[in-house]
Order: sequence, then structure tokens, then C-alpha cells
Amino acid sequence: MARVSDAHLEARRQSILAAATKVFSQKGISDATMAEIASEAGISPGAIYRYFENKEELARGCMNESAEAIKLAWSNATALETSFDDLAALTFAEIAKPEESIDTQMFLEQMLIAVREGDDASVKEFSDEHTRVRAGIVFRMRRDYGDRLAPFEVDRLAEALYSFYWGARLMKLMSRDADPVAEYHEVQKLMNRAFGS
Amino acid sequence: MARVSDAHLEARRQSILAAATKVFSQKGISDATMAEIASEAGISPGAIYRYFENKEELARGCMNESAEAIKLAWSNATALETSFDDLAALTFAEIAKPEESIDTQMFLEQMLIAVREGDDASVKEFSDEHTRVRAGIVFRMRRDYGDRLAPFEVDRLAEALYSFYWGARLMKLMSRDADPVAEYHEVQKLMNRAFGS
Amino acid sequence: MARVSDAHLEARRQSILAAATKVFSQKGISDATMAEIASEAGISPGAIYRYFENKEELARGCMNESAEAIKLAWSNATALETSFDDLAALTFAEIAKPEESIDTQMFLEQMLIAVREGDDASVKEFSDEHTRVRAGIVFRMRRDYGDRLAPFEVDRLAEALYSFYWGARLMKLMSRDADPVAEYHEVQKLMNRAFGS
Amino acid sequence: MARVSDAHLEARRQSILAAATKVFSQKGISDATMAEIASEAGISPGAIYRYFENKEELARGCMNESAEAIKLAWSNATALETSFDDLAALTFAEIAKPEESIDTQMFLEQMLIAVREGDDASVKEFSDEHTRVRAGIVFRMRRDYGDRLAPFEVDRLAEALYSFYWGARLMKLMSRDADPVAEYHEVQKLMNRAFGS
DNA sequence: TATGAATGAGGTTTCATTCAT
DNA sequence: CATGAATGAAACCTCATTCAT
Repeated sequence: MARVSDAHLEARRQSILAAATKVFSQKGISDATMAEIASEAGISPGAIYRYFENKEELARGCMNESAEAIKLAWSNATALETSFDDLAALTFAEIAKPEESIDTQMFLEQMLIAVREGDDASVKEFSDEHTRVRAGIVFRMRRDYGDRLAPFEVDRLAEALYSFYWGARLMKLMSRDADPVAEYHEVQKLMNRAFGS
Repeated sequence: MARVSDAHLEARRQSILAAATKVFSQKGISDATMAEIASEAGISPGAIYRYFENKEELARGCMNESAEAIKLAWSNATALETSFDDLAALTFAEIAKPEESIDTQMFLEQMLIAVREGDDASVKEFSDEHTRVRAGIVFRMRRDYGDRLAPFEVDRLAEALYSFYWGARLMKLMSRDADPVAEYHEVQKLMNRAFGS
Repeated sequence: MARVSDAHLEARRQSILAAATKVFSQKGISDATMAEIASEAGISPGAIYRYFENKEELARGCMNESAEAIKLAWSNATALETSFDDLAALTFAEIAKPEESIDTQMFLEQMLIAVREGDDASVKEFSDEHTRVRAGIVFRMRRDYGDRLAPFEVDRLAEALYSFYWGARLMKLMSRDADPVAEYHEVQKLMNRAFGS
Repeated sequence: MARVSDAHLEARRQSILAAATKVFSQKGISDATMAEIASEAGISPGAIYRYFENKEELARGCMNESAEAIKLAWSNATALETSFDDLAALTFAEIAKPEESIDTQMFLEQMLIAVREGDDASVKEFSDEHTRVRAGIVFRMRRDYGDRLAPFEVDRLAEALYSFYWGARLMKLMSRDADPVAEYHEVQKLMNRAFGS
């Protein structure tokens, strides 16, 4: 079965990742078994090890690539023309999607592991990403609201908004009734009135 | 000998819970071992089973009892005289304390487990508690801000504030630089301006 | 089954070592399985790990303690009054015993492993022991043969005799017909004539 | 295409054997992997199976072919004109070469396996070879020393010398400081004096 | 009632071997 | 003929739980 195309290999890698993500989010990383992931992926346990060094690396590979677009947009990299408000609305709309739950779970679990183990490198990775996103928030707020932000410490306000974002993800994970879009709508009103509009 | 025994038993139960909470939050529930918890509690592994049916029940027993005071205060049960703003300030000050991290971790892990396992009973427990706290927020906001809340859907606003609270806990867990008190201060300004004050 | 006497524990440790030695010498260290050793010792696989960190340490624990007496005797430590010739005769008589085979096998295997892995610490341990024994040979030869050794480099002669000793063990391992005692008898004659008697 | 193919095949077979010998002596037969041997040989794991039935046969194929010349010389087959002393000196000089270590290791490991497994056929093969070499020693000693050997049981003396030879190989394996040539030099003096000369 | 030695199922990982390409 | 991806049977080791003391 040698000399399989690179595309085939990549496809298999992805199918393992998909299977792993599914099983990890159902059982948790520790309690998920490689055998179950293999079975879910339709291969043998040993085969996984041609694609991933070990369980830990497989788990790392499952890390949230999905919300990549949103993260990129905020990180100043793209979507510079989009208004703060539009991008925020889009972001909270994204959370509301049910498929986001798995990513939220994976993120939380990986984050908990990193925090527990004092894995500073991983924690810093999370942290840096947050910093970039918050910088994007600050940039857009200043651009869109200008002097009206004068009474605020914009950095901390951005931090609060980012906290709100993650909290909303968390609440959505726990409760189907949570409505991130509606929540943001109220915060939006709050800001509009506070900034004078 | 009954009552003395009972006191003893309860004390030991608590010491096991304390040890378990410490170890669980360091290693995660799955990776923590009963032997390590026993050693931390200064007893033998076998003894734990006199107090808890098994590891799972022990983990359940570790559920965050600590922020009980704050939760009670919001749940309308007490502190009725305290203003929304004061109670909120107090609440965010509480998060900032380093010892809160362990509770945050325990909560997140237990919540993740409940979500994964589709353990609706546990999820509902979390949910109900959130509902009570949100009701407390709504009650205090209405009382303190009255008509000025007219443009808002207060329930959703309370939901947003509660999301913000949890998000702030999450951020604090990941980063020592996170400053929940400062974050809330900005949100406070936001509300003051939005509600006219 | 707690609070077992230290004697009981030590007895179990010894029975594990005996079982391991048997299985290791039958299958080789790599191919022996912990399950088989456990079964041979009449316990469960897990129990072994209360007595030995892992398979490697167990193998180390099996190292030849049996010929200890002979080694000590040569190492100048004791038996100072015994003549070179008597001690040598005793030593080769020891090799001839069938139970020595297992020790020879264990020694060779452990030595091969150490050499392969470049485990200098272990190799040095073997080496140091050899050095001590050779020093004992030299000491006794000088004492017993005095000036008659003048034409010889006694250190190298001792080295040769020690090589001969190990070679005789090796031959005995491979062939039941090998007769270390008879071999030594010829060497003895060689020495007697060479040293003038 | 037959003959060209055959040459090719034989060349590849030899390169696999060389690779296997190297890896086996580094890791031990059990711990060496077919993948590593293949990689060392510059081919794919699957290809090995065209040349060798399985790992065991490959290991058997690695058996010491190197010291063949020396073994042949002693086995009376050739070098009949060489004196005992010259051939012995040559033999011990050979051991001193560093590349001999690998053969010594391979021999010991294979021998250990044969002994363990009660593989009488293999053990007999070793044994027969030893018998042939010892016969060569006896032949040459009688020829060169004649009546002066009268006081000795020449067969056992030859056995002792052969043991010494293997012991010297063993010592050289363990210690760079071992000096088989110097060892033999002392034994030579021993014999010269013992045999009168 | 507490102890801690023992159990044994089960998890991760390795690797000889096969076989589709 | 060669390749190397895949298999799947074990192996080592862990640890929740039990129970004799």
C-alpha cells in the first residue's frame, strides 16, 4: 500500500483529527482511548502513530482551527475595513452555532491542562493570541469611536469585552437557552449610549 | 460514642475533600490518583472509601462550595440592602484573589464532564444556579436603575453581565495580568453613562 | 492485607527475584514478560511494581549475588590466609556446579546490555570488580611465589588468569563436557613448572 | 537476466546482513527493529523479507563469518606450516582489534539464545567448532613441543587455552584497557618455561 | 475503623509482518 | 521487485478498588 499520494495521507490525517476531536470532546482527553479514536476513524490503533507522535500531540492537533477566520479578522491582519460593531456582531453570531461547542470544549480542556501543568509555553500561546485579539479590538474602537472613548481606559475595556466573549461561549456551552447574539445586542446598546453615538 | 464519632467522621470527610480538591485541580480529575489524594489527606487509600463511594463521587463532592457567600448574596437570599454596584464590585474583587483559581478550575472541569456525558441533571444544576444569580442581577438592577433600564431587555443584559463575570474568571485563570476589578470598572462606567446616572 | 511483616515483604521480594532470574535466563531479559514472571512468582503482574520500579530494575536486581563469597575472598577482603592455589582450585570447582550457569547467563546478558548501551556506569561497575579480583590474584601470587615471578609481568599474568576464569565459565555454559576443574589442573601444572615449584 | 540478477541479489543480501549485524550488536537482537535495519541498509522494511524469512533467520544469518580465517587456520585445514606459537600470537592480535567487538557481541548473544532455548542443534554447532579448533591446538602443540608435553593432559590443556582465548575476548569487550596480546605474552612465557624449551 | 498489599482490567505504545500499489 | 502504510497482537505499566489483618 506504499507510495500513497500526499493528498491521501493528508486526508487520513484529517480524518484522524476529526475522529479524535469527536471522541475527545465526548469523553475528555484523558478518558478517550486511542482504540476508540482509531475505531471512529476506521483504522487500526497502530496507524495513528504514523501521523501523530502520541496521544498528547494528537490532542494538540485537535486545537481549534475553526474559528481561525474570526481570530484573524480581529488580529488586525485582515478585515480592516469592517467596523468594530459589524465584526463583533459577526463574532457573536459565530458562537451561537452549535458546532462551535466542540471547539469551546477542546479549548477549555487544553487550557485547563496547560494551566494545571504549569505549561507556560502553551499558556503563553493562548495569552499571546488573546493579546492580539484585544489589540484588534482597541484598534477598531479607537478608529470607530475616537474621542468618545476619552473617559475610558480602552485597553481594559477591550479586556472586559474579550472576557465577555469567552463567558458567552462558556454559557452557550452549558445552556442551549443562552443567546450570545442577544447578549451582545444589549452590550451594543450599552456602548452606543455610553459613547454618545 | 455516636456524636464524637460523627464529628470526627465529618472532619475527616472535609479533610479528604480539601485534599481531593487540591489534587484534582493540579492534575485534573482523571489523572489524579486516589493514592495521591490519600497521601495529601494523610490517610490510607482504603480509608477514602469509607467516606466516598468511589472517585466519581469524591469529585462531585469537591464541587465549589467556596464562593457560596457571593452566590447566596446574588440569589436574592441575603444582602438585599446592598446596591447592585457594590455587590458587583465585591464580586469582581473576589475573582481577583488567587485562591479563586482552584475553584474556577474545578468548576470548569466538572462542567466539561457534565456537558460531555450529557449529564443533564448536573448541567441543570449549574444552569439553575446561574438562573438564580441572574434573577438577582435583574432584581437589583431594576431596583437601583428603574426606568432608566427601559431601552434594555434586562434579562438579556443580566445574562451578558453574567457571561462577562465567567469570562473574567476564565481570563484570570489563564493570565496573571488579567485584572477583573479594572475590567469591571470600565463596564461600570459604561453602565453609568448608558443609564444616564 | 496491610501491615504485613517486613520479613514477609522481604520474602516476597526474594520470590520475585527468584522467579525473574528463572524466566530471564530462560527467555532473555527482553523476551521475558512481566506477566510470566508474575505467574512464576504466583502473584499478579501489578504486584511486582510494588517491589521493583520497572523491568530494568528487576533485571538489575537479579544480578549475581551468588558467587559473592568467591568474589569477596579474592578481593583481599577475607580469606587472606588461603593460598593462591587453594583459592583458585575452589573457584574453578565453583564454576563446575550446574547452578552457576544461570548466573553466568545473567551476567553475560547484563554485560552485553551495558556494553551495547554505552552504559559506562554499569560497565565501570563490572570493570571495578574485575580490577579488585585481579588485585587479589596479584597479591596472593606475589605472597606465595615471591621472586619466582620475577620474569613475569604479574599484572598481565593475573589478567590472563582472570580471562581464563571467565572463558572457562563461558565454555561450561555451552557444553556439559567442559571441565573447568580439569582445565585449571593443567594450568596449575603449567604454573608450578614455570615458577620452578 | 538470471545471472546479473543473482549477483544483485547476493550483494543486497550481504548489505542487509551488514546492516543487521551493526544494528543487532548495538541494540541486541530483541530490541533491534526491522525498520532500523532496513534504514541502515538503505532499503524498505518490506524488502528484507525477500531475502530473509523473518527476523530470526536474519539474526542467524549474521553469525560471525569474520574470524573465519583464524578459525580455518586452527581447524587443521590450512596453515599447517605455521607454528603453534606464531598462530596463537596472530590469534590474540586479532582479538585486540576493535572491530572484533561486534563479532564477540553477536557470538555471545546468539550463544545465549541457543543455550536459553535449549536449541541443541545450534549449541552443537558452536560445540563442534570449538572441538575442531581444540583439535588444531592439540595437533600443533604435539608437533611443536613433542615429549615435553608428557606431564600434561594435552586435550585439557588445549581446552584451557581455548577458554583463555574466549575469556580474553570477553574482557576486551568490557574494557578498553584489556590487552589480549600482553596476556598471551605472559601465557607464552608460562608455557616456554613449563615445557622446558 | 484504618491500613496498605494485592488484584487485574485496561490504557498507551511498539513493531514484525503483510500486501496493495 | 520494491515500497511503506497498515495491521493487530502483545508488552509494559497504572491505578481504582478490595479485603485480610
